[in-house]
Amino acid sequence: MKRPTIADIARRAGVSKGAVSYALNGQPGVSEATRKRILAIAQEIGFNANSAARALSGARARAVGLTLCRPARILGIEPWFMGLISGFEAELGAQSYALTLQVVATPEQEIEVYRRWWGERRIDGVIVTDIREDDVRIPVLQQLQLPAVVIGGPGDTGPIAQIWSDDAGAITEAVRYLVALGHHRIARVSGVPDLLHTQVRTKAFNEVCASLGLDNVVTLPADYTGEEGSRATRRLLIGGDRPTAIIYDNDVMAVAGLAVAQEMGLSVPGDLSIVAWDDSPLCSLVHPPLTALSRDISAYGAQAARELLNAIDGKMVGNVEAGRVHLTPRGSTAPPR
Amino acid sequence: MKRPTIADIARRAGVSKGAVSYALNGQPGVSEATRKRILAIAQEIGFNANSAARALSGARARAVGLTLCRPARILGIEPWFMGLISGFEAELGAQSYALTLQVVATPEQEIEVYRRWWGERRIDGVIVTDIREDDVRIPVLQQLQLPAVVIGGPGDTGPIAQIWSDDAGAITEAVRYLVALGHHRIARVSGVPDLLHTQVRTKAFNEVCASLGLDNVVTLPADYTGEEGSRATRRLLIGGDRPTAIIYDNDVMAVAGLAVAQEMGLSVPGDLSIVAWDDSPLCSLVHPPLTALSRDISAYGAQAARELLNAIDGKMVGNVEAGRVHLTPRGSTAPPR
DNA sequence: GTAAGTCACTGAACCGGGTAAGTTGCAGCG
DNA sequence: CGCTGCAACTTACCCGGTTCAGTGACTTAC
Repeated sequence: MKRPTIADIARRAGVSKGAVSYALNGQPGVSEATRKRILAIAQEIGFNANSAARALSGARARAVGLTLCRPARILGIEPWFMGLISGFEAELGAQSYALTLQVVATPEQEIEVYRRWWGERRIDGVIVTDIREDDVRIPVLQQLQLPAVVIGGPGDTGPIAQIWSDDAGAITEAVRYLVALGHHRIARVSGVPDLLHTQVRTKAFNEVCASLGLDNVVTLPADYTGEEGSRATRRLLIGGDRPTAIIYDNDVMAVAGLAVAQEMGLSVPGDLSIVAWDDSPLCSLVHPPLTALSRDISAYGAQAARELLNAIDGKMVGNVEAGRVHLTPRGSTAPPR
Repeated sequence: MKRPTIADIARRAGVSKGAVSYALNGQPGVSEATRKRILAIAQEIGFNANSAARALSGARARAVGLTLCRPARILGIEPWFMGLISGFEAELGAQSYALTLQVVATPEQEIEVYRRWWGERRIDGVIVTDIREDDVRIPVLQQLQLPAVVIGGPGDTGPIAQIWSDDAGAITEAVRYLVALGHHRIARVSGVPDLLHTQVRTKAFNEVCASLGLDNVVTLPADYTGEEGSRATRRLLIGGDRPTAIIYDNDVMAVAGLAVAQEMGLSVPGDLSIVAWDDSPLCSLVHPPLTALSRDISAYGAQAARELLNAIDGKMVGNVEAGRVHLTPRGSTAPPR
């Protein structure tokens, strides 16, 4: 089935291709009457502009790219990315931008993908996640002059826009809450230590613990998977002066930690309080439901998409703080016995 | 930064655009020496063919589309889609096809997206999931002559390729296993009843239960969310002759069911055995870990992508059965007390 | 020795939109 | 009445690849 082109519309309307283009794009140069006639014909024959032709004549590809750099087994279960994606979509769909996805294994591969996408003019910009200190992707993006938005931080990304949430404030709130409940031995199972937001959280965690006079404060690094979450939890709980509360850097590890506690015959929240970072349906799914640091991930994604579209339009965007993270107390936290 | 084109390569190599095109695409028409020279130059200046120009001159868009038609809150937590996506990627990435994603709310909206994508020539084919009986999308795909692969079924999709797994065999195996353990009162919490694979499962479940002489067999419909999973589980467990085993149509509902049982003071697997459909890290995350019907979702996705690429190449593909589903027994199933 | 055939390449026409520059026709104005 | 100015178009070229119909040069065959 031959797909209609502006030439088809032009023939039926008895005008030139150029007039049709002006009419469809709301440009001046055609009368209101002609514009209406052309739009009606376009509607009738179900015209959609060939995106390749449009992209070719200097315009935009009307697509943005996102790479996912996590092993498949954790990608599936972590609600974070899907939440982010649905947030992007809400914004991109409204502007009829497409989202192009690629799963990669390493930051180097990710850079390759950016190079290829940009070279192929397949995308107009990218959304970058899992930002690290001195991230190797940043200089490449700058060199390519590829519009981008970084999620996470705040860190040094030069002229590239950043969206970040106040992780330091959030973890401070969580620790204060646990101390108010009467906890003194608080531990933390963190995400990948290289990631910038992990470092921000660790620093803030240590600071607030010090300021509240807590010692025996320990952060075990993990990698967001259930397996490492379990392992870290076991290490924390078999020690002599085991913590009475653990803060996890994601929900998956928190759920895994809960399972380990149950397996060891400890009661949650009686013997152990648990706080998860990033609230998701997962936290309300288990018994007891997990106290969590909540933020609207979808809104976060939508904001990132908005900033990226601005960057693509050449508008300078800077350092934007996303909506607040707040503590949602549920059944997994209580005063220690 | 000006991105290099074949004209740049042609100038540097002292040949015509056409020769460069032949060289880069492995077409005959240039000598080996010239080809090598051209490839070396392309490599050196980091050339990537403009995908828009390529798509415009009759060739492929080298992209396939996937729409996700689930509410955002369930999309995030269900490992199914991400597993599928990483499977697609493995295959598509190898052929340097891109994956374009769109979240939609209804099948009608999904059809609109297909129409637009196809009209814009943005994609060469689509992967269709969540297939229903007399699915409204099928005739549209046929009318558009948009290459497609349907995941799920088997059902009547006319000439459109299908990939399906033996759900009937799987649920039969699960029921036989539970009966062998000594269970007589087995219930099921199903997914959305409209979906074809739900119907296949329900039919097979009823048949095997009848053939084994079980009565009191009940299937409560739900929607894959934790909330409905909990609700259905509660309804099943507060009844007079409550089941000693429940099979859930996805992992999220199974985990929710586990939480409900724990909340009601029932021991799993002592008082209640639980079987989840679709094994995912989630199943091994909780305590006790859930017995599950496992299949390699990623491989399923890869196979679907392969079939779609075949369909795009004009090769007829038919009705393909994916790898087997097998029962993975874990701690959530045991003989009833 | 010349016709035929092959090889390696060139030139130009496409694909389908966007857009700058040129061309009407008509109203307004002095 | 003629000139300017503007709206409402048309024309023609651009984007960057692909592809097909040539075009020499050189080989082979009778």
